Amino acid sequence: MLREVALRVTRPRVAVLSAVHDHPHADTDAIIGAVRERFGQVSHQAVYDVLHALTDAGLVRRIQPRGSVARYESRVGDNHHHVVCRSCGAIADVDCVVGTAPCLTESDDHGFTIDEAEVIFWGLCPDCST
Amino acid sequence: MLREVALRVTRPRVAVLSAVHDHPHADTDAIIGAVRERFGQVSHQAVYDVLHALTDAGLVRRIQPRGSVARYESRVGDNHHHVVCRSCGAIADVDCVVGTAPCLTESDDHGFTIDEAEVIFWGLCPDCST
DNA sequence: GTCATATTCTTGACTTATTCAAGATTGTGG
DNA sequence: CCACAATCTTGAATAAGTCAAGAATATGAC
Repeated sequence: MLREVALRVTRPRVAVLSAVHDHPHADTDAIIGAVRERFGQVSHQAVYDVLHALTDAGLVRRIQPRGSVARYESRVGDNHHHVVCRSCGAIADVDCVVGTAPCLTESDDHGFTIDEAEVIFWGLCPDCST
Repeated sequence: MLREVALRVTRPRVAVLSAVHDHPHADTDAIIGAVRERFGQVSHQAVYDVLHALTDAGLVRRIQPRGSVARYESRVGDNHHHVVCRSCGAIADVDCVVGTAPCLTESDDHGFTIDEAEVIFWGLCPDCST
């Protein structure tokens, strides 16, 4: 996957990429932890750099609901959306609205050239709603 | 407006509320600046506290596109959405999808109780797209 | 109008997430 | 196998926001 996007294959990159695959919606700190557990010492700066590189390359996607730090997921290219729990912050994927015109077309674009519609649903997860 | 939501009327609160009204989508720093310009010295902590209180009371709405710091607007209650410029960060309101079912109903809610759908459109503003 | 009190504000230190920068290391094409 | 650009390490710095203690003040009761 790294070679496909012309990125050099290094231990930190393999480590971060697999950590993101194994822990969807994990934040940077959790990723650093997972990386070190399985691949030994890697600097936090390297993780930040790698996450940026992977995001720019389109191998991972960065999400950041308000009130949360940056989180990453490896499911890319399908423009799926997210449900976030107001109480505990849990995040789940939502397949909705893909290709459904109403959500991707706004009424007045103010002259903006729009290329993405990001949807975040807010509510309570099953555990917190009891 | 403050009394309606049972908040005491203080100089910092009036100052922040009017600053948010006058500068839609401004970040905390800009609000602090606007507040001090028109109402004299107010501590940054007071501005943070007031913004929290106003947000909790529903008098202002907090938005935070990824990569941006917290921003506030006084247009509340209509669940409108936003277009954000990838290049310069400019934000504009979008009236779309209000009450339009497709956007507020996801395909599989994973058991979540959903009460809000937040939509952010990404693209380039008129100035940056040239 | 005055007073008591809970709320709110000020001050200043602190935390956390993230970035910057310089030099050492390393993956890759030739 | 080599050279070099890309990447990583180390360590310091920044920015946004929070915590905490004491001072000030808006409000309801008298």
